[in-house]
Amino acid sequence: MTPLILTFVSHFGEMGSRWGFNRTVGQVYALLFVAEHPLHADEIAEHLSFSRSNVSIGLKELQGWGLIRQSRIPGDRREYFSSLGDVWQIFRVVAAERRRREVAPTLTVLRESLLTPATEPVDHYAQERMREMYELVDLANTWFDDLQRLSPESMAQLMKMGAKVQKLLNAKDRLFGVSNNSD
Amino acid sequence: MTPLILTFVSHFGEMGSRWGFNRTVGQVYALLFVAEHPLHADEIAEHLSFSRSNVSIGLKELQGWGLIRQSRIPGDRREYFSSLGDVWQIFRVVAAERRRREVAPTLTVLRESLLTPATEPVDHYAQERMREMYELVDLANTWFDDLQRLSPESMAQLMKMGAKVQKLLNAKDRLFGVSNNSD
DNA sequence: CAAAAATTTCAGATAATTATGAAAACTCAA
DNA sequence: TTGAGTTTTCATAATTATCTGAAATTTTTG
Repeated sequence: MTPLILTFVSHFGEMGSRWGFNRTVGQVYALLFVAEHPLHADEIAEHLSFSRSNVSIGLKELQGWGLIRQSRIPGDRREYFSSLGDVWQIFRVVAAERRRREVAPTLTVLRESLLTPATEPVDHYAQERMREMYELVDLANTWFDDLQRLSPESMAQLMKMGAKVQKLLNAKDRLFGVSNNSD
Repeated sequence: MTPLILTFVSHFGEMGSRWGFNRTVGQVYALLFVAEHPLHADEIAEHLSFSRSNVSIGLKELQGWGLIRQSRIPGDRREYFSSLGDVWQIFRVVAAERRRREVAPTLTVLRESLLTPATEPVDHYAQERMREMYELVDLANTWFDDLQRLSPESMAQLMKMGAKVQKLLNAKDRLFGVSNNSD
């Protein structure tokens, strides 16, 4: 590995834990991301100085995320792995997976808590707070789910517009009448 | 603690690691979030069966996130703690802090890697990939930074519109001419 | 300023996570 | 069916993160 790639791979290892996976997974993914051709597990283990079994578990986890593809080379028994090619697709996959792992369980707990009859007086206030949280998290979650259906081009257009979307919202209100609902 | 609150608090403890902080911090925050009145550290430690020192460190971390407020009660020496009141503000703080901790360091590494002269042939492909990643992450990061400046009302309006923002973008193109730039 | 009350620090204990290597289990060609 | 090549599993070792209690520090009040 060149110093440039080593820096990149090491950083992904360190950041891994913040991004929901461990050092091995982060480094394996980083290596595949910048690799021009698919790699097999032994190559990965050697480049990163990880045990073969550790790499195997890491690859399995990355498959769980849907971030890597397997491929074969004729006449070679080994399995080859590569990153998804399109960064927009990677972005989509990561966002969807993190919502599934980080947000969805919380929404479930909140929903159930709100359906539980409040017996104690303190529960009434607590449920009120939980309802506020539920409504906001649910709204944001649904929004992201909607957005990920946009094409990369539309997403990029929207993002580049930034806070100027505000003007567009105002223009919309003038043109079509004020309406917050989702129809 | 009532069963309802216990469920909520426990869940935040479990999810904590996914959200960038540990069990103690998650539970302390959850408890403060649903508490009608500010609590002092000993109350928190007792409710959660944590050591006093553990609670102290947890509270310090929450202050680092900017998620809690301190207050005093006249005639009482102890420090009281409470959650921010507005869920939109909490959302903003968490989003900003996570961008600072998770995204900013990666952007820095990518920026530096892209400025490094590529010596080896493999570096050229790697830098190309890093550039794709940099551009997307930077765009998304700047976008979030812009959005958080919108009022909660505008944010809610935008979110409720969901993917229908697409139509608005199309309408904008027709009305004002096609333009992707941010001016 | 001194003492009481409250908070913070930190070394060591505990717990949880992650990595390894040996063995088991596949896979495929002959 | 055999056996060489490859991958996966899993018990346990190594590492890392977390929690505690005692002591040190800070704050407040008389």
